Amino acid sequence: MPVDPAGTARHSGRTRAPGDDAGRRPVGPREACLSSSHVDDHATVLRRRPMPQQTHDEPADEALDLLAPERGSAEELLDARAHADGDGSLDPMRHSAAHIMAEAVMDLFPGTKLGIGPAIRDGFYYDFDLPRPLTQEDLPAIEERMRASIAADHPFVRREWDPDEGRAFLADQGQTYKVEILDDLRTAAQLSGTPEPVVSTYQQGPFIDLCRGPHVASTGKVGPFQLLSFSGAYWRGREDRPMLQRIYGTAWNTQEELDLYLWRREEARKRDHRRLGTQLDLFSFHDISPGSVFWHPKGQRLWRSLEGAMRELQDRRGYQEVSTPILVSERLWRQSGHWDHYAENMFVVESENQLFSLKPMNCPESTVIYRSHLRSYRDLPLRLAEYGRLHRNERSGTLSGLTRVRQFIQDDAHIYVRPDQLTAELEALLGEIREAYSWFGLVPRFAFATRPDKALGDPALWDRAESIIKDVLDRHGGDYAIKPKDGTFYAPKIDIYIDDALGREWQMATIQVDLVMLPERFDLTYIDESGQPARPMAIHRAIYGSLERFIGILIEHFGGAFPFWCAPVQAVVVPIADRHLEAAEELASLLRGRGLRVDVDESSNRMQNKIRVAQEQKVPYMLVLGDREVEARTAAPRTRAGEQQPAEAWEALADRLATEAADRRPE
RNA sequence: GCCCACAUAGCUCAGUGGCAGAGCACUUCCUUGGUAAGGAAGAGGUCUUGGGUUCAAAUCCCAAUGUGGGCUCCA
Repeated sequence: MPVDPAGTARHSGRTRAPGDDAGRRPVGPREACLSSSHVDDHATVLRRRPMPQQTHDEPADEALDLLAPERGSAEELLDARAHADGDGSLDPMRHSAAHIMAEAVMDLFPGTKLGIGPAIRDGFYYDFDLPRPLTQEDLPAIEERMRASIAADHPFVRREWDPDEGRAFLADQGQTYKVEILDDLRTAAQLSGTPEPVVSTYQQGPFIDLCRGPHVASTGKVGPFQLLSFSGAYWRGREDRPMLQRIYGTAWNTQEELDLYLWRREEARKRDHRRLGTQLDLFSFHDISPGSVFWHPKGQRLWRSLEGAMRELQDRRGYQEVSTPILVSERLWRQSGHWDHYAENMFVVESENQLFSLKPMNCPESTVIYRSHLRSYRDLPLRLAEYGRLHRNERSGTLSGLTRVRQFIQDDAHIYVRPDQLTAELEALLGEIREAYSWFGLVPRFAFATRPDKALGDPALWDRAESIIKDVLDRHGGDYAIKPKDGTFYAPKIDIYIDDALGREWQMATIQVDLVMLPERFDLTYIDESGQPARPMAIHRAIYGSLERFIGILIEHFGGAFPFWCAPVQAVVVPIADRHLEAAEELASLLRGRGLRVDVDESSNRMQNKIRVAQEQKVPYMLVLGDREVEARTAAPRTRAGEQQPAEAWEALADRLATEAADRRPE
């Protein structure tokens, strides 16, 4: 059933171990299974930056920067990350910065009520209930007031309160949110039978805030900081609670670290897939279909190479590809449970008094094919792959580029297995994932999510499946994290994460071992060796996940400089003069005949300009043809890294490039 | 969905109430070249849409649509 095997599952966005459960979302029928889950997307924090003004005096720098073979700068970004705060040691300082920001805001906006103000990755935030909406001009004023507090070097003074006195104090200050926090803490303590919590405040200068601590010794210990942005944020993240205003800031030990961080943000902004998608002419978005991608010819080429590679892998691994309808009767969705639990995310269509929905997932229809025959134990494993076009009615405010769309295609598959085949199938799957990711130089990390409290099905079945998964992961080699109780209510699962070139963690695929949903709800059976009907297990898996999202991640990972094998344009033939055009076309056809994606620059521009354009488009090879080359039937390759290679005979070049493409190496 | 911001030429953006702008791209002409921008001319916009204020609106106000930053990293 209705699983989101990788699908549009959102990346966690935080560079933390997958096992870190701080960002864990509640597990339940809606969240884990049916919903595409509205997980926050913190990675975009990296690129929250207003567009700089582009003046006509300085396009050169920016342009040249973009043209660089960006994987070099990706390495630098990784280095930059190595210097960043990875262990949370900056947290007290950043949390102190949040307090200083709150002090400044209270000073500038009397009557402000405070929400919470934690340290976060790379910085801090604080939520405020303010008398008026913030404007862009407020941030510098707040910063200035913060600097004054830092210059004054007020000590942070901790005070512990009797709980009732503390509460009275906060109530007296009108800090209703703080009172709520305190009350909740006390209630929780009572319920769990633990002692009353210690109520502590920290004071710096005139400002007192309920806080557990710790803090740095004094305001002067706060390092270089900058306020970054502000936005709305529901109190406690709940839509039925007031909308507060959140200000984000960043703080570091040294000016160099702050500068490095700001530079990283800027680099991330340059790699933003939406920006590169336009620059490289890969895709566009239009308000006639919000949340759905218009793939341009080059984007579609990229798409087809990824899809082709996966099809080749799947063919080799014994998958069979199917294709099922997009428009499907409500009857199927009622049986699958979508109609009850997922309706708000489905696009419903009425025709001749019947209701249909655009499919949000492929799984229910996969079972229709499974059930089209009486299946024998000899038929299993049955691996049904489908590149189905899915629609999910995501809330308008959550749409974002390629990473959060309403229409997408997954490299989806449902594998029906006998219980005794589970081990071998999972092993094969882990291998497939490693192989596919190696095409991009990505190294998958696995996390094992186990049975949640509200699990369906026979606990013994769960135990067996979990022990099989654990065993497979143990033998597979390499570390994996365990996320206790983070499985879906019908399936334990393996989540796959990668780190991209900017050090951002993304959740990619999910392998779910469906014990009960598809098999039970659709009453799937096979006839076992003794002639009796038996229940198969269904593995839901996607390796890329949503192709849209995967391509978005690839664009940012490679900064648009895709590996040769999947680059939309693998080579541009650059004739030096018009008289070389004919030979250029001839060479291009030769290469195209070998399955390579090759363009000819037929413009009347000078060769330098043609090379510049090809560089801008991050084309792996430029093949220069002048008098010498035409005469000798050779071409002089230049790589996008700027390397000029010796002229090479056409046939030899075609052989070399075709081999290189077939190798699917990540560079 | 909610909060805030933004929406001007294909792209990136200037333009704060009085004739619609720039660079790149595009078209044409000149240039026929050796590894990151040769030169000139031209064309191109109902300033997202709908209302309103005003003698006058790209500009101010309201709304819609779209886009962007966010919306439990828990005192």
